Amino acid sequence: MDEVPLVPLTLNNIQALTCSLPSTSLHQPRQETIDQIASDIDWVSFLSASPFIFGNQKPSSTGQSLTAENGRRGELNGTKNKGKASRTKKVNPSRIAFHTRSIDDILDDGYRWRKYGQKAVKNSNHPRSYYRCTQLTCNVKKQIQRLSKDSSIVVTTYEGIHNHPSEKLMESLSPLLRQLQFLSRI
DNA sequence: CGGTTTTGACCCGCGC
DNA sequence: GCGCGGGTCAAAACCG
Repeated sequence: MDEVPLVPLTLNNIQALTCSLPSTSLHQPRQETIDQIASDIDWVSFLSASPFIFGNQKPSSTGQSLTAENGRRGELNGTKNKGKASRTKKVNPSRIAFHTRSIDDILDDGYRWRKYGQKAVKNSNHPRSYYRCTQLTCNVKKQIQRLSKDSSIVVTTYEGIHNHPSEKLMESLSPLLRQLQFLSRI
């Protein structure tokens, strides 16, 4: 995690961030999620401009250094193909990182994540964890790492945009939906 | 028993 | 070409 521009957090930022971050513009996050994130976040840093339009973002350099898997000439010849298997194409992911002051490494953003790796990072006592959204069709990833200087701060980096609503959102909405369906029948 | 985490191996890009 | 650092895979372990 190198130097990224930091944006002081304001109410406007929080609103825009939480609306665009875990959910797409179609799916508003739960209010309590917004509140929780808003109370936790200290700083927001933008590694890539789109689709998050705030001032102060870096001109395209930092964001696209992360093109992990392009340029693989496929051919799984034979057997062993570990570490870099057949994950198809990559579409210039948007990345967003923010700092939260929290005891928990993972903040509840309403989505379900599966951890797929952990690495020790150089010049840091704390490992970096790699998570992927459990939804099969959705290849959003996030990285979580504590700051080496201040281990009370967690840096969360999202990459990509969810193409589905959060399960928790749907959970919390489903009683309401059922009620609506019931009422509409009357 | 199915889903998740752990963890060592592997792959790849980059700098020297 | 080589070594290093970072990202990912996948088998095994773990857990509810």
